[in-house]
Amino acid sequence: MASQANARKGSGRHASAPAPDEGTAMRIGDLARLVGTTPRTIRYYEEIGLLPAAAERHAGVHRLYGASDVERLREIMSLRQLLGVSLEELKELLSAQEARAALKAEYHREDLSPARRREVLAESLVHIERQLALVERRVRELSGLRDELRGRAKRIRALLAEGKQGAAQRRKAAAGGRA
Amino acid sequence: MASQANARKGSGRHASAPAPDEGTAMRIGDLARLVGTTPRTIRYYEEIGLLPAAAERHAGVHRLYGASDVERLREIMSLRQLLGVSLEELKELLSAQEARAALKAEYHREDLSPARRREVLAESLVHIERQLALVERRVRELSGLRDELRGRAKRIRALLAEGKQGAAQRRKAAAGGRA
DNA sequence: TCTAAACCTTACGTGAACGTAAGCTTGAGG
DNA sequence: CCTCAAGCTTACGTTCACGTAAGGTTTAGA
Repeated sequence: MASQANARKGSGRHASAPAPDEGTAMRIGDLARLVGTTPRTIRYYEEIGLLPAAAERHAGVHRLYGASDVERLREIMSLRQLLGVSLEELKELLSAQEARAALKAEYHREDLSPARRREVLAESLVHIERQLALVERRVRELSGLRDELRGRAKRIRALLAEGKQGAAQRRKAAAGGRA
Repeated sequence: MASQANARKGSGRHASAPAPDEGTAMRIGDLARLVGTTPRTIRYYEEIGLLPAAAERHAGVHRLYGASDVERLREIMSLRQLLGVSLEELKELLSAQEARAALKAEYHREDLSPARRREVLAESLVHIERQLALVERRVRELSGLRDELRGRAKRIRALLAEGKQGAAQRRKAAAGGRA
């Protein structure tokens, strides 16, 4: 019922196209398999606004995705895993990127004042740098942890090497080493 | 950080001492404030076996913690945040460390065969290296992300700089730059 | 045209990681 | 010794991030 005025199946263009014009159109199951998740998760992300909800999709019609959606979803899952943030925080972080995508389109139009163009770029830069700061902090912290662990490993290896060639009493000299 | 053989407290020794001999004994609320969490969380961690449950504590008696507990809890929260693992996974990861702590005690006894000593050390090394591998992978992934973001920022800054000194048409020449 | 797999919506269920409330007990300080 | 803030146990509540099931619809393909 209600098949609407959508009879234009001639070539491409069904409801809910993946993007203005992106080659490969896949369904939710394919996308899920591709990025290693489930349809439910993808729908959930859409539901909470983490993934954009193809505007022109009538109730019941299958969702369609393109290459950019794959990329986006991959990025989401990667960021989530790496930064360990909640989906809500991630959404905020990426709203930046969404805006950037929109602005990117705007940016590439020929009729755009240089001033506006600069505005768009500047805003993008702010967003990226915010993400960057987050990531860099994280890298620093993790590097610290890594170095600590390396130190411990090194100390143990030293003890092992020392023990190997006799000198069991030598240990007292090198006291303080935490096992 | 080992406080070594401290002067025995005059009349210390209530149930649930923080450790065989650790100076500062604090209650759960203090510990919570110190590491930035809540008593409930600490009890929960104990409940699921992530924090050791002072063996000799009779029902109803207040929990007491020492410096090593602070350290332990800090490490837990840090690892959890940095590695983004579940408490269950973390528990496994740390069971290693727990064992190490136990073995450390054993290790420092004078009467211990060099062979056994080497065993203890080797096992410790395995555990540490497992953690290390995890952390290093994480660092690599995050570094990749960081570099990607840096690249994007750089490109945008280049566009901004270019736009700044006139030449609005120059853009066409440097086409392909993703906003 | 017909079929069956994949998808749709809606809604309730679940595990992890705590939050919160109630009623009672402990223990540090006056 | 008394008090009362802080703790204790028990138990139900909550948020997040999906899982799962039911019942109907869409759509690729024979």
